[in-house]
Amino acid sequence: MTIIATWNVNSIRARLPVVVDWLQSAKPDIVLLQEIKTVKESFPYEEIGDLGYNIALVGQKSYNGVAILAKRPIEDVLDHLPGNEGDESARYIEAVVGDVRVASIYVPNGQEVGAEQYHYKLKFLEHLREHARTLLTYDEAFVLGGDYNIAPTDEDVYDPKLWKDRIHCSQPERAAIRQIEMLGLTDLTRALHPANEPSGKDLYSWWNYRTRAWDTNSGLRIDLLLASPQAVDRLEASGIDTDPREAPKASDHTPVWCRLR
DNA sequence: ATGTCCACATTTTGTGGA
Repeated sequence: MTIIATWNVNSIRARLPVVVDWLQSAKPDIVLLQEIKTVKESFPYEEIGDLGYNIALVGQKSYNGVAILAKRPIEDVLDHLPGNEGDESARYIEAVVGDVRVASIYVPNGQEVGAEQYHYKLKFLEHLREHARTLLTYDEAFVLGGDYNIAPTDEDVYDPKLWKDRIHCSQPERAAIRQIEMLGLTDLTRALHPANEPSGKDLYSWWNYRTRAWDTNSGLRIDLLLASPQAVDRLEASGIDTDPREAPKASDHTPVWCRLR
């Protein structure tokens, strides 16, 4: 049994107490972190290592940064997204842990539709799709987890009319996610919690600090676990744990998890 | 346009990013 979670922590150092609490209570086997916002030298190796986790990370000063925490050994680490070599921002780490391959991905935010960063976001997603196509040829269980910065459908948005065609919800962004899914990857949250079932209603992973969106559950579901067929065959449970979003000094994102047999 | 939270530098406030 393997619990895999993805979580944009918005600075690992600012979030350390919340992260430590959650690791102790949820006891995930593999955690995919985004926006650790630090370099290796300042990562809290001791505090997290003491909880029994191995750590692999790609760091960056101030911005971005992704990590993999795992109770089992972390092997065959890849520190960048193939095809995206010219990009120095720390947005991708992939590795093999036991019998599953995982990636922790921080897709560019995009700022606003049409911006330079928006086109960079769509280009990143093209590279991700091509890499997913390659990974599928391995015929193995893998989970690509991360902050995709895209709400795949209107069902993933608290107010679709307000967000129509805006960043996170624009048609080209949604098409990019669909094109990755159409290769044969499954959104593990929706797989067990369809939007038309009670457990699939108001299922969000991010709430804007600026609008105090948490207070009214005005969220978006932009953190995803996209899995290969071999991983889907092992899927036992999935969900979004909102407890850490309730904590003092919370991240604006909360952990999204799955359990594979 | 606004709101809040983070890192960092030139700090005891400003700037950029989300």
